[in-house]
Amino acid sequence: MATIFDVAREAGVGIGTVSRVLNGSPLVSEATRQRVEDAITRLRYRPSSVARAFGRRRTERLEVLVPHFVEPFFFELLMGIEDALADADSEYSLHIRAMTDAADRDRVLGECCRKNNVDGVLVLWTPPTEGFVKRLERDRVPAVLVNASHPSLPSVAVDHDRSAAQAVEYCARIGHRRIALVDRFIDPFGQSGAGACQAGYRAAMSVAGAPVVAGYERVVPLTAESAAEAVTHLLEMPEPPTAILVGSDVQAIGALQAARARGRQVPRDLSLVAYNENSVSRYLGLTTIRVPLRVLARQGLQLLLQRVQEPNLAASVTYLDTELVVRGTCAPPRA
Amino acid sequence: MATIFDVAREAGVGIGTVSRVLNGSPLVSEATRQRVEDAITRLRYRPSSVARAFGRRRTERLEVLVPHFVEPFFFELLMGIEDALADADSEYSLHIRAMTDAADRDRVLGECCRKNNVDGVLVLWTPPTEGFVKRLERDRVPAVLVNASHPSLPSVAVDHDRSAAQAVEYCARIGHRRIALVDRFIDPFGQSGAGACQAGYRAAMSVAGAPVVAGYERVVPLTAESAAEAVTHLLEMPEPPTAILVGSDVQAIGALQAARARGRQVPRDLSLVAYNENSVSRYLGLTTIRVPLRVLARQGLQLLLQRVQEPNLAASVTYLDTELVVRGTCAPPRA
DNA sequence: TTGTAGGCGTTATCAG
DNA sequence: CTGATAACGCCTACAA
Repeated sequence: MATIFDVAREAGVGIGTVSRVLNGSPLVSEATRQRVEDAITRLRYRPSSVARAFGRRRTERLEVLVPHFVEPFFFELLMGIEDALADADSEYSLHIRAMTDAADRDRVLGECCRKNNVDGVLVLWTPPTEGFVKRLERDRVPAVLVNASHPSLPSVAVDHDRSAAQAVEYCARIGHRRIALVDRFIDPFGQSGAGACQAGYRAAMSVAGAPVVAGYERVVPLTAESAAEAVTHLLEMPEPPTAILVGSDVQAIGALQAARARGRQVPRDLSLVAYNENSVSRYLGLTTIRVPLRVLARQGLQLLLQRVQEPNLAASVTYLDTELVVRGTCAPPRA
Repeated sequence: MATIFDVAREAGVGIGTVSRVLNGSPLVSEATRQRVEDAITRLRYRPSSVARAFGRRRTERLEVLVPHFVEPFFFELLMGIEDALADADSEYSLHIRAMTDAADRDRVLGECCRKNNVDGVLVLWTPPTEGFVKRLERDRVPAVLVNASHPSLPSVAVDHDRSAAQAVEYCARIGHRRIALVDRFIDPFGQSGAGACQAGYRAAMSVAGAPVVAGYERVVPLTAESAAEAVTHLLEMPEPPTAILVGSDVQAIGALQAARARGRQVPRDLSLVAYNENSVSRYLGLTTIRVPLRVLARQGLQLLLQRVQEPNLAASVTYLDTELVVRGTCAPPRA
């Protein structure tokens, strides 16, 4: 394998010049640059990324933290990440860590950057713990959140409240007034706390002049089972909802199963709006709030790369728009 | 950050000794090892993985090549990969590249290892092209195939023929004789060639004494649409099959849609056996051939790590067993 | 605008 | 068993 020395010799210059050419420095005359580049092609030289990382005192590695429930749409996220890496044609490679539950989350956040040295961390769909944030700050490891937020960390996210509002507005427009919410906790591992879409749901209900009946808001753990149970409860109410907004795709499946189990036909007897796009929702023909997964991940990674280069940027928050995809699970309520 | 020199000074030894301790060499006396390890904890020393890679003349990076259709089960594969990395507690990080179609496959295979230096390549669900194999051999880059095969490359795979046989046997056992096959080409990007399960299907049909009716074998492109079309054709035959084995999960969805569109109820009018396990098949309650995705990926990566260390191992082929998961899409044929 | 020299933190190779 | 020392291939001053 040719090294930078070979190229320098071949081009009749010093290695410093070759290095400058390699890194696109303006401090090289056009003629010299040309000669160096010729030498590079002639020798089929390619710089060693490891030696580069070593010299730059970087690792050229990023860590990606994902909760397990992203499984149905993780591929899209990954494509977004690869998009961003390709854009920047960087040599970064990835350490991907999944978190199965709250205990595992704590373990993974605790180990993050410890064993493996990384230049930055991308946290997907998971509110970071305080200890984790502190440690990142102490160790000067830049991090970016995707679809999560923290006061001192930059993030790219969809506005869950606005998305919920989109769904409620749509249901109201086609005639529903008894609209319920089956939501997940903001923290995907959480067993309590506010729902991810709750505020938006309330606001939109109030705008639509629809009453938020007691018991219509059900914030439950992020599993199909919990959602199924919640829907069952809703359907057993004296005044059951005619439409339900479900805050995650995993829960949407549970909701469908529960409706089916109670003999309700969707959308004839019950309208459903689901969340995210994946093979299930597409196959099932769910009316859905589409989250721009690929773009979300891409922008998150771009932001991270930026901060790897300039660690002192202020924490920014970017919101991306969701889109309501109308398919077959909503219909006007029956008189 | 403490370096190996600091540790050596602290422990009163040479850096060579520290390095030996770090790498678990037996050539260190117990007493010395202890002193070094104490120094390490005292100094909170952690070796720089980049410097390690540099010194070892490795990149500690692997490239993972995936066809786009693995999307529904990619997360499982990734978990298997991470399992293997954790087992070996290696510092390897990943470059993941998706291939959307045949042209993209050629591009990706062509670029593989070129831009990014990697220690090895894991190829998932994609038969490699000859040129690709040649280049890997020339550049001495070890590669392992997962669910694909090539005479000169090691691989870990499920035996599609045996899996198909499992499905056929099951259908025959519950009384079917008119059993058809909707299969994908061995090459997921292919538009022709043999089907992945075709041989097994034929063999099992012959064992079961069931006739392979002309037109019962339909090897079609790996899309829901193609599969739907194939099923429609099958259902329009004068003697339509009573059971269909579908060679991939993507195609299974198309098959279900086609059956639904032709007014056939599954499993009352038509039995279906699908392939792979994912959220769709679980939700839909498909009777399915379960492929041990996580184990497959894990063993593939283990094999790759082995070959990174000892590049001269002979190419081996390992087969893993599939399992027939009986759920709700098969029933005895109606008299 | 260019060349030179020093440094980065390991591993590996030798003597001892 | 152990310690010294030479790579490893690049980046980055600094000097010219």
